[in-house]
Amino acid sequence: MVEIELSTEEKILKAAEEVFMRDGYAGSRMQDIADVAGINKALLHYYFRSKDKLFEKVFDAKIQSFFPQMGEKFSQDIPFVDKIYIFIEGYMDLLLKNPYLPLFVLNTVNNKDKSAFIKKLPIELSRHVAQSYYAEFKKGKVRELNPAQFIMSLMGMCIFPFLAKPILLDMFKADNGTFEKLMEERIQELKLYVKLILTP
Amino acid sequence: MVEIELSTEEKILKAAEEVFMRDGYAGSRMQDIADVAGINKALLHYYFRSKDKLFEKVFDAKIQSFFPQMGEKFSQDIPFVDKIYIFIEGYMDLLLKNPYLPLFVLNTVNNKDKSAFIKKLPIELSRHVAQSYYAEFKKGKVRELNPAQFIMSLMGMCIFPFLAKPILLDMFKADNGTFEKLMEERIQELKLYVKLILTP
DNA sequence: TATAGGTTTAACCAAATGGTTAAATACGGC
DNA sequence: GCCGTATTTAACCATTTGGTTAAACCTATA
Repeated sequence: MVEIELSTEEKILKAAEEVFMRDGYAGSRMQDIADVAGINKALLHYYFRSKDKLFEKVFDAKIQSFFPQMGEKFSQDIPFVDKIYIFIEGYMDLLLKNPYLPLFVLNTVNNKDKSAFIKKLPIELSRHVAQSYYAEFKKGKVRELNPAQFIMSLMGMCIFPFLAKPILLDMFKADNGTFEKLMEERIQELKLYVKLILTP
Repeated sequence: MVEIELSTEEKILKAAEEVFMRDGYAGSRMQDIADVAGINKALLHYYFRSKDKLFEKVFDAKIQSFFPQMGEKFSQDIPFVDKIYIFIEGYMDLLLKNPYLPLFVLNTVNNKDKSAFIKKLPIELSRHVAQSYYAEFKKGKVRELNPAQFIMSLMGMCIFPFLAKPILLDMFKADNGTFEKLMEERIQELKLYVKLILTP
């Protein structure tokens, strides 16, 4: 493992991500971020002007690193069920690498001062899914259902365990390793559920 | 509509609930709560000593008003699928009356200073579900699956739209009324999914 | 090596925030 | 009506917090 010295700007973004994810916007302190980054607090303002601006940069970076990877997978010409399988696998893998992202995004979107951030989310993804569904439904390959409801269910099933992680760790007296194993198993279980729901 | 004058203590709890739910613990201000309650800020400390104590009282009250209603329904002697139907109906109805509760609870449980609050949650409910499932599985009445995974899925499907409500309102250009109708429809859709998943 | 420009720091500041206090007010029992 | 107790208030306090500033410190380059 080679230690590469990050630039000050990168150190700040990395630290800010860690602190904002853990403590939320209101709960985060600029001094905390500076401490985690190992730099002087004034540098935060030198590079990013304000807490708000820094938060937005962190949010944008996280969104960019997360969602684009999902979109492209959906344009392939394969059966709808297989697209959903690929979605589940890809999404769960991304979540395993970013377990705190769901709460972070949902909090931002529910924050009265940050509702404009909703526009940064890739809502067109769900339209792709719906289109994809109808094309296949016309051919009688999938059961009749409301695709909007289906997408909500799919996302809820994927995301929920990550939101409730502290509860689950307590319930199962589990550690991070056990949790990850549970999520790996979950991929197969969700694929089964989806098959049962979609098969006409 | 008769206007009943609440006691100061009740006014505080009502206001605190509103503000904590909307702004989260760290984002809430004691002065805000006092303003919403229409009283002097010192009264918050007179009745509840500190922000932490007030928050805990609000949390306890919310939990008490929410979960006990779910538990009792599960002890009846009816088929497992029907128990789940009742759960979905009851849970979704409660969520419609408390749309911000899920984010509130999940944030509390993920808050580094409030992890002890996990113990206040009724984790035994999920054990009831699991027991109930196995009793029925032995009789060959339900498909083989992991009940823990199933419960996570069920809760995720119910809760997710409420967490993502601002996103959905934006996506569908909808208002609160439309959202409620969508959730009423959702009850039927989820019952269908559950039937498809559980039927052997 | 002098110097100009970007970078880093300690010290500082004003506003906000949770919490306290002492005085004022309301109120029930005599 | 008087008095003791509980309630309410305005003013206050110490600390925390986001943000600023002026000086120190590189570092490249002419």
